[in-house]
Amino acid sequence: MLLTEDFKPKIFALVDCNSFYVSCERAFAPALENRPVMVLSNNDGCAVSLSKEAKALGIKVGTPLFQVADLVKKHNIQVFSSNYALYGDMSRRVMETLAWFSPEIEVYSIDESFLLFDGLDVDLEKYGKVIKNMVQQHTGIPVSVGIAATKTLAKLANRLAKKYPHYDGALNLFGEQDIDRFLKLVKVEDVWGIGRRYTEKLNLYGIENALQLKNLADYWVRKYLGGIVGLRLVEELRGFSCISLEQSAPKKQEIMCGRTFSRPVASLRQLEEAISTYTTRAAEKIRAQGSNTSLVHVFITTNRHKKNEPQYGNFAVYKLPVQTSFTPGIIRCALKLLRIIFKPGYRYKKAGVMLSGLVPGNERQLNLFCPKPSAKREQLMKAVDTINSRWRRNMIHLAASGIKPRWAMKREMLSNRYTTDWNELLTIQI
DNA sequence: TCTGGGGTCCTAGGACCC
DNA sequence: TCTGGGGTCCTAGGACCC
Repeated sequence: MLLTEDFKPKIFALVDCNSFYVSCERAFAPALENRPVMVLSNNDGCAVSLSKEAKALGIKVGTPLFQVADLVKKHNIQVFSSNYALYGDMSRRVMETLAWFSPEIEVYSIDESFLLFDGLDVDLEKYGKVIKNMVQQHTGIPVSVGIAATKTLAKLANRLAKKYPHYDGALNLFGEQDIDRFLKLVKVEDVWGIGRRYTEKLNLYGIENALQLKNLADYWVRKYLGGIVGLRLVEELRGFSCISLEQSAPKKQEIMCGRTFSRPVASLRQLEEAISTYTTRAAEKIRAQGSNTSLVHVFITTNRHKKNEPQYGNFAVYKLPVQTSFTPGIIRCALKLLRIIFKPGYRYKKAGVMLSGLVPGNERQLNLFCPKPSAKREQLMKAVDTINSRWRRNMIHLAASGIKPRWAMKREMLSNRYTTDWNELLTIQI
């Protein structure tokens, strides 16, 4: 048995926003209620959030827009580009409300949080419904609540609460005597930690639902489901908590910034602009967590979906003599790498930068043969970050990133930034 | 025409050391 | 005749998450 710390049972809740991006759009456009709505990924590429009406039409998350163009027209599906400024701010508001209900909260992703209810003397199911109603009232975002003795079971309860309307958005499995009858209702592919590959493998052996998964022998799980990872997952289904609440996010060990272009890019000049832009973002991110980078990776690739076009992709890595977070220095290095891997004559579709070997700012290893990192540069970066966060991203940026790039993200169906921009507030006509 | 972006953890195997 | 054992570090690859 894999047990953490002690035997005292814990009570986890998972609060998850329903079709989060779609719900954010609906919160400011009530006419979208009860209608099929869809929010797209970057470059208006794939569906990433669907209302239940859109799902009912057979559209799945991840489907490219062009493949469902007919459906969109026929059913007048409301389509939006992703509006991260809006979703990010709405997420913050939801999490603020959730923090009222437990001092111990883990913001797990933009639209879900785990809460710990240990020592709470209340009717858990009712408490879940109060949470649901409060978030709805404060933010206009519908959520579902799942409560159980482990994170994996809370996830599962949440899924059932979403799926079956008679639970009214909250289901408590903590203290439930016959948990097996709930496990039976959930397919293996819907269990947290079981992806496409494991589903195929499990189905092959006739394992179809969470109950069968729970009852598998440990040696089998170890052998076929990634060793200790799978075992932890199954123990969680059995009610033994193996995954604890992480209240403070650990620092990232690597930071990536890469994008597909809105249109293919052939010129080195434009790739340089893109790489400079992505490097700037990545450097901002490492400074935000107080890190310096030791390795700079750059990659470029053509469009692999175009079978009839010549394909090329490559990457290069450079180890910096002294760890740094100084944007111009990292850009210089990234551009050198780009020029090494760039081959003319291809239509590139994606490029990116990764910074890894991140170390905390105060643990920098100095190099005898390099000049000491200057305090002036650090102050400069600090000033730039402050200005950009006070006004808007890229208020100040390097000319190397280009002024009005032709490869910039396509976002043709963008809604307003209702909550973060004075010029885009909701207006109502009476 | 048109197919997202950004992460984590674990394991196996090889190189190398004493 | 007989061919060690135990450890660390690094990398690549596979799986997963939202």
